[in-house]
Amino acid sequence: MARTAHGGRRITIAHVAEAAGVSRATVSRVMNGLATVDPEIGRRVREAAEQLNYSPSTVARSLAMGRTQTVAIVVPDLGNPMFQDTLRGLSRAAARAGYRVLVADSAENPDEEIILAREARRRCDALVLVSPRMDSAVLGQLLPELAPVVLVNRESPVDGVPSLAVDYGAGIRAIVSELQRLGHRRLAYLAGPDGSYGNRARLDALHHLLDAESPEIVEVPCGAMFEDGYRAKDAVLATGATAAVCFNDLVALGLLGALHEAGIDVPGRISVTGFDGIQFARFASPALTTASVPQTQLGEEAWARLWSVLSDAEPADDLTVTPRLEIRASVGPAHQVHA
Amino acid sequence: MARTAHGGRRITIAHVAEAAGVSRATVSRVMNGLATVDPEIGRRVREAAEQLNYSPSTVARSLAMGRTQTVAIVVPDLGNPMFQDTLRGLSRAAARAGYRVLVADSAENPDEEIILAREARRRCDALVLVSPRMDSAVLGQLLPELAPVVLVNRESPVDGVPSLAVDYGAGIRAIVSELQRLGHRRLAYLAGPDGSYGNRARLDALHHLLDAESPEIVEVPCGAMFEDGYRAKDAVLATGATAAVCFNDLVALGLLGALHEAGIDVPGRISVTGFDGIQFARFASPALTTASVPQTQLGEEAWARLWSVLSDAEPADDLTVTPRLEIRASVGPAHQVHA
DNA sequence: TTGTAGGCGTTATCAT
DNA sequence: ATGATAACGCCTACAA
Repeated sequence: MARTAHGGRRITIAHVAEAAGVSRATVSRVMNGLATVDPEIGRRVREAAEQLNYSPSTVARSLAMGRTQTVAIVVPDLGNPMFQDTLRGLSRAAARAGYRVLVADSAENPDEEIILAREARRRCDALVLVSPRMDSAVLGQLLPELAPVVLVNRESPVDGVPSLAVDYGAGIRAIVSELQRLGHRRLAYLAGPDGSYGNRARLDALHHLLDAESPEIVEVPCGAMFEDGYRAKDAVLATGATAAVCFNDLVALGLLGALHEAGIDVPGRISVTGFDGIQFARFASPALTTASVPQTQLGEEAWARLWSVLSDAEPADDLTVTPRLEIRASVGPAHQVHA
Repeated sequence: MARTAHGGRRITIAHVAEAAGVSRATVSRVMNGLATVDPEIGRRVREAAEQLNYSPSTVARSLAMGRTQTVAIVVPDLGNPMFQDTLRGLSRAAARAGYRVLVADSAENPDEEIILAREARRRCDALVLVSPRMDSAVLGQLLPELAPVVLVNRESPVDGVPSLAVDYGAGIRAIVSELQRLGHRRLAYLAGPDGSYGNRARLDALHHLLDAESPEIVEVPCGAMFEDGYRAKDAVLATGATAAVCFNDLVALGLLGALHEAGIDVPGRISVTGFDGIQFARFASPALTTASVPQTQLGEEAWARLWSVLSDAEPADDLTVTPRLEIRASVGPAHQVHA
């Protein structure tokens, strides 16, 4: 006989059955509101359950039913407002359907992400993967074994995997177009991390500005965090650009902070733009112009995709959201370059 | 025979056992690196497992072993940077021990929190509860049935429940003391939500400033979010205070934004302070003076508490962290009141 | 309508 | 060192 290391004895369906003088099957039916159960018996069972403070074991139930009512999400960094919004959207949408969310953060390590994704997926019924840095080929190999899975913030390199993409190019073009309208002829692009899908997409857009009137782009290596933007100040000023197009809002806020400390007027001396539309962008001083991505909505849509697979309903279409340009005080007319 | 609704047939330990020509027990031993297994057999088993791409069912394993290797965290709002930091600290610390984290957010609804906490706890081995608004009496009733549980950001109303508290009073006193030093005689306190433990603690501290030289405090009802601070601008100015002590950083950033838009100089005309020390405080313009709380560390400490219970090791002591005053550009000397 | 019993995939005890 | 086999706690097809 297996004596497992449970401390106190848990109250099981058997106890309730005995107390109510019925079989376990009947208790199960009552607890799940199934079939037609004699009202009197139902009452007795519920009473016994209440009395004993019984609650079914989700683990045993998961084993018997073959599903956990849980989905996982893997993100590079739980400290990033963007991923937080995705998580929140996912969590609330899933909760409405009685599902819970397991989180895993890879500490920005794409290799770790592979392991985490596999592991997280095995514990759950489905997976949301936010992995902007993972190599496309690797991702293509990995995805099939993770199904059901939905990819957020990038397109899937393989068929059959729902993805919620962001049209980073459109966002960048909207930003550049506005800056161009304001007379900017030379822009600094504060680049995101190497290997980032989103950074690649932004760069592609910047390199394909077909308009002959398009401003010149000077690329400044930077990163994806506050500190990266903060440290990039001198490099940005050295470019002689009249506007800084930042990889994301965090970088832009960092840059704004550094410029502010240096007493450099924004947008008088230099305009600054971000990307993502995090909550804080609006409350920066000056308020940050950005291309806003509805990450919370993406989290909700991710749930919708998973749900349609889990309930084998009509598969929802892939979605590519176009960022919305939010023009705020951090951009203004280009100042005269005194070169 | 029960025919459950599993789609494709999962590869189980039995398949591996058959393929390797051994018993399931042996496969189990090999997979868990247990006991002394004949090296040759071990090799054969691993090979078969590899071949079949076998991975053990965590659910079945949980049922057999009586633990899930998962802990839950319940927070009022996953969108709040403070709770995100706690989550991140918890998640990374737990991950190091091979545990995963299940999240639940109550959408700021304390009643919902009770249900969520119970439900989340049942799915996991332990629980972290961040519930600043729950009534103490209710909390006291609830906690015993949730054990093992650790409370974050407030003290436990009952014995035996580890808690990680924040000395909000000390933080407030440090802030007020600094403002007093700068010559402020009249402060506006932008109050947090009614019923919030942290707000109560701050108010208590404000009402017990014993120093005869202490500034006068004018309470302004506000809230806990950006928007609340943003909207409070006029009310704050109407108090005639030379400094605004905000419930938290979000409120302070909102207020800063409104003041900036209104062209009101900070700290020239009015000083502003926050609380919590969220990342963004540093990068606001002007950089926000705040009482910094190491939420990420609290998340890690929460894990440590849970772990010591789960591994019945020495129970760690309760912890009360003292916020660290971060003086930044948002405070300055009191201006002359022209009343 | 209710009960019986087998199975979900592991782990762990007890023989061998 | 390995193999049967009984739990773990629940669900469900089938019989009554």
